[in-house]
Amino acid sequence: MLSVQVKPAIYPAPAASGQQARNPSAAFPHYRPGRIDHSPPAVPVAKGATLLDLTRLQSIICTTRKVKRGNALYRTHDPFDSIYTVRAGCFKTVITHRDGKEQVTGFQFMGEALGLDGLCTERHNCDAIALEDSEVSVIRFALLASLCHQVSSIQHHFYRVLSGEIVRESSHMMMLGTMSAEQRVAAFLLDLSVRMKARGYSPVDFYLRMTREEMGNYLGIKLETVSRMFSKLQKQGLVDAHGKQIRIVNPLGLSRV
Amino acid sequence: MLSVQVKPAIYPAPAASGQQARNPSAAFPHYRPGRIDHSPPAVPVAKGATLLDLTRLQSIICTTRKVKRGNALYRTHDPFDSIYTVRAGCFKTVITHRDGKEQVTGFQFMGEALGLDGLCTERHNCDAIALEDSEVSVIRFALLASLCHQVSSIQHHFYRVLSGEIVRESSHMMMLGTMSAEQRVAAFLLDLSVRMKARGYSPVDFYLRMTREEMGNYLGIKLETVSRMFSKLQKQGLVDAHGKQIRIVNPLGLSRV
DNA sequence: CGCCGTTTTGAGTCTAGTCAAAGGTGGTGG
DNA sequence: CCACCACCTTTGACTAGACTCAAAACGGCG
Repeated sequence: MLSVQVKPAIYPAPAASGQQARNPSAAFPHYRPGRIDHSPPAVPVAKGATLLDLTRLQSIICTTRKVKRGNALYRTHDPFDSIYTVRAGCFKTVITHRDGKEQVTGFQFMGEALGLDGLCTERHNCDAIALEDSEVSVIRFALLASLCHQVSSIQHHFYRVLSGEIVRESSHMMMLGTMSAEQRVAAFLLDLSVRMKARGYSPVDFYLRMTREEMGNYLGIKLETVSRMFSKLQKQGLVDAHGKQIRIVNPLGLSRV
Repeated sequence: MLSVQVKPAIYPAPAASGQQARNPSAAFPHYRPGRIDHSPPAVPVAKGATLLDLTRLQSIICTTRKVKRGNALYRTHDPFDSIYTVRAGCFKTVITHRDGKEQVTGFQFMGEALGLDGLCTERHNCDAIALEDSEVSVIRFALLASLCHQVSSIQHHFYRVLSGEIVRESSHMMMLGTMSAEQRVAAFLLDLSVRMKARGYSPVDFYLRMTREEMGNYLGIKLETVSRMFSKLQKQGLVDAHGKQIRIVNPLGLSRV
């Protein structure tokens, strides 16, 4: 399978300062089917894509956009015309209920897609906020669609990206619907671990980009509860947390919480 | 916009016996963008689709399949080769965690799509169980894909169906993450109300196809809690529930819970 | 008519939420 | 470089809402 290497498989110590190493070769949304997949640190571009396909692919993502920490890549009701992949930094997506309540629906790291929700109504359906100074590839949807039409392998890859989003959300619903607070935090850390590993970072030692409040909102619990659960997992010797710096001491134990 | 009428806009009393009136013209998954949409009782087939397109569309969904109550249309890990739309009856989709916990991720009524989760890994990712004797249109994915390739309006409609699924799941996550038990039940009834209306049934008077347990599982609460919330809403004069027969007395009040 | 699965209701328990206060951390400007 | 400020995090005490267990009532079906 043709694929683009995302990172060398060495583990740079996560820069506590906030700025991650960039990698200009993350060309297309990484296809990540739920939390089961332990994919290698490579981004499958499209099964059977030829070099020509790749050249075309590059041509439609020539633009990038920088988003400062706390700023929005797009907001709810913005007209939809592009999808994005994270090149550097990370984002959260938030939907807002009319009564003002907010729900964080996901966190997106390097190589992951943003904006797929907008396709449905031609307007974006959530806010995408940068959690640190970030950069995205901008993929104009009209161009992507025409490329999909020309190259069936890319078409199918795009279907999979969309479907993968559906599967990922199902798994999030499962968490919100059935797990205790402790299990949610444990599952969250393990999910991050898998994603860090897939990006060539250490799966046991990473720096959280989001606050306890954002985490809690994503997990459907309050920030104080998140904090208590971190303390609890720490007492059990499963993780070692100093603020946002996380070390997973016992992954197996964590998965059995 | 070319569209196919689903039902006459009269309200047949829901058959408490279990068998709904069938309608052979529900040809393609109904595109339902979240819970905001109060769409008319018509199924948009594809913006700008021509009559020729429709003929082609009919040709790929010639097969139907009947599923008896309690039986599965497909199960997790079944190989994916088709998507489905509900012609009659209704379904629930359930994902199962390795520890045996289950989460109902959705209920599907006439005109709604099933199986989109399978695209991602070529295997289905949940169980689809009939809640009553039901019938689906079987759409072989390979054929749909080739049709999408030939007819761009159908292609774009399919993108919207996929994206709509993502948006709907986001809204479900919001419910699971932020609402009280009472609000969940109220929101659930209002969602059903909108969907019933879109199908030409009464939006205030309908028969639930699922048990309290299935509802509770979907809503992330226990069956006893569902029952208590029904009693509470009834005391407030917002709904009138006799077992599975529901009458929404005060929709506005219900939306303000 | 009786059985089985479903629903309702009650009483007691426990998890997570709320409110409050103290302790950290990082970023900014002097 | 340090001090200050704003924001984030931790912890405690108390409360509220949902869960558990239990039993009775209901409803559909053979």
